[in-house]
Amino acid sequence: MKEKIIKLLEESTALCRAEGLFEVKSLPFIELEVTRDETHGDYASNVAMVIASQARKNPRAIAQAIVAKLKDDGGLLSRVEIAGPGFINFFVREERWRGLLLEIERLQERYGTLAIGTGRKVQVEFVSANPTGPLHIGHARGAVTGDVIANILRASGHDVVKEYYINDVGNQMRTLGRSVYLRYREALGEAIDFPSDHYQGDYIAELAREILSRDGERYLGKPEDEILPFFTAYAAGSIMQGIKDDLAAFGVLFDCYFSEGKLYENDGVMKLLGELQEKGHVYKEGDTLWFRSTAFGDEKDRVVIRDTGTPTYFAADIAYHKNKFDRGFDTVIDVWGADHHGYIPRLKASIEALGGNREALRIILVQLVSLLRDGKPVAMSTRAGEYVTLRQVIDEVGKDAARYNFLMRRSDSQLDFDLELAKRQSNENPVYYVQYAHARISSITRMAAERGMDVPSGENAEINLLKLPEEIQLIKAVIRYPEVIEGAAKALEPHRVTFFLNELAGIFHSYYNKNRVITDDAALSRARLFLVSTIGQVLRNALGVLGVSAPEKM
RNA sequence: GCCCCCUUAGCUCAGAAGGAUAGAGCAACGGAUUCCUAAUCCGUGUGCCCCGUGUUCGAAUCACGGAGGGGGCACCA
Repeated sequence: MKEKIIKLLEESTALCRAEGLFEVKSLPFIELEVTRDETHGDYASNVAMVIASQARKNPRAIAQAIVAKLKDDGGLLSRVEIAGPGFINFFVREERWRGLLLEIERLQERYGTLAIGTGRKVQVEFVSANPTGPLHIGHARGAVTGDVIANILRASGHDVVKEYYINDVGNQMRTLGRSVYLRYREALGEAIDFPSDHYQGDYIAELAREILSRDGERYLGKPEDEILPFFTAYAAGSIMQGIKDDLAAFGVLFDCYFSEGKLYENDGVMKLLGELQEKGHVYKEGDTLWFRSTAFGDEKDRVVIRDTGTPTYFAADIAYHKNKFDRGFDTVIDVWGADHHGYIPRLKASIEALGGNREALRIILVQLVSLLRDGKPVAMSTRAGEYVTLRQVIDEVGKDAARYNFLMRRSDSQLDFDLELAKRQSNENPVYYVQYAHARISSITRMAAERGMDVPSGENAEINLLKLPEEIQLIKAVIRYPEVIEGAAKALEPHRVTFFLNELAGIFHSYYNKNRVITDDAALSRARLFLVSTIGQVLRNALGVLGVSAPEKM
């Protein structure tokens, strides 16, 4: 709908310009916005005012000219008005709105899938928590944000891969293995002075007991160097499996798990640094190798190989992102906790240094979640073993409510998550408001079926009977869904879908309370049944994008 | 000290790429159920859009300066 009007405007302004009604260097990008006030029509455009300021003419006169040249052959509009300082307000014919319901019927679960991303490969990398402990609530927000961004991009036609980067190399992994090993010895009766910089959580001791009951005492008395790799691998594998299970329970499924270790195979990281060296972007200082990231806008150069000869995490990350682009992704999206923002310049610098386009990497920063219990802050630390796990949140608050909760806010705004509140308010959570709308529609459909009335096809429903103001309002709201997906995809903002759902559900609830769908009037009942079934379809589609269920009953 | 994010109603937050009179939910108060699910609906009101200057036909939105809150400034990952 929006596009059609924009097209009309484009043709008309071009025509006016060709006839010399005004002079501009170039025609402006046509903006058309959904009006806030219905007396301003359905859509409004400010083109005339934009042209006017360039051409130094009266905006209303220009608007007048543009309107006169509009060629609405398709009979889309009932009225076009010029208002205020020079807005052009468009009133769409009611039957054109109704007609769009047939699109929903035609496309069903594909309604709201677009082609704007066709042919574009996108990777979304998120969560990527170290396999050193179970996921906690802090990871949950990033998980949902990344998951839904990927879903939205997929809906808009992009070829999307969801990826999890496993940091299975380095000190933390060694510490993990050693933590389990010490607990193992402890379980065998040895008095251990457990180091405070090791992982304290109960799951460590559990893993130790698991190994003990499986393999017995055979690791006792052997040199640490020899058996630590086993403990590390066992712990990481087991924890990673737990993470995957938790994510699955949270509705997050990855297409690809990428191991950091893989980057080191065949000297991959070293070869990459060699490539940077050839291009003159690294230099040596003593035994340390530096990447000249300041040449690409970073505030200081960064170490890539320590004086001990081992590469830094950053070196591996350069290789990782190189690898991503080598896999053919047009756009790479990383979802990070906001505390990593200082890392962006150096990573983008590395992409540019390797001849890539820094804009092809988009970083979504998710502000950290401060966890509260009854209004009081709860400290969280994986190492200290103090945290609320994602699993607990799923069990206590529920997957749907938890996901929806995170999706109601822009990801760059800080968020307090109060456990007690989340539990206590679970019945007032907005997610139920939306789900309830869907359940109600299902209930109507069931009731109709009991009375021998199936949801009619659009052809068999006399949709021109849908002429109440609230019906038109409902139709206008529901058919905006594809535009919402488009906007959310371009801005990478999942919360737009959530707000759309709240609004649509609200309009539906209001309609439901005021009007009956199933009445004695068979024709009207069919029309309304058709209407609400399209609402149900769109609710399902949008909830699906959010990874929230659409129940038939509540 | 430098850098990033945030600041809109009592609270939690939107504000759709500069537009017309600033919006929801929660909380408060009053009402609606013989009828498709009351996890619903209807009504009642509140704003120095953090402050200042600027840009322009027009600013919550853009620029600059400042204030408050959060985060970051590793040869950790």
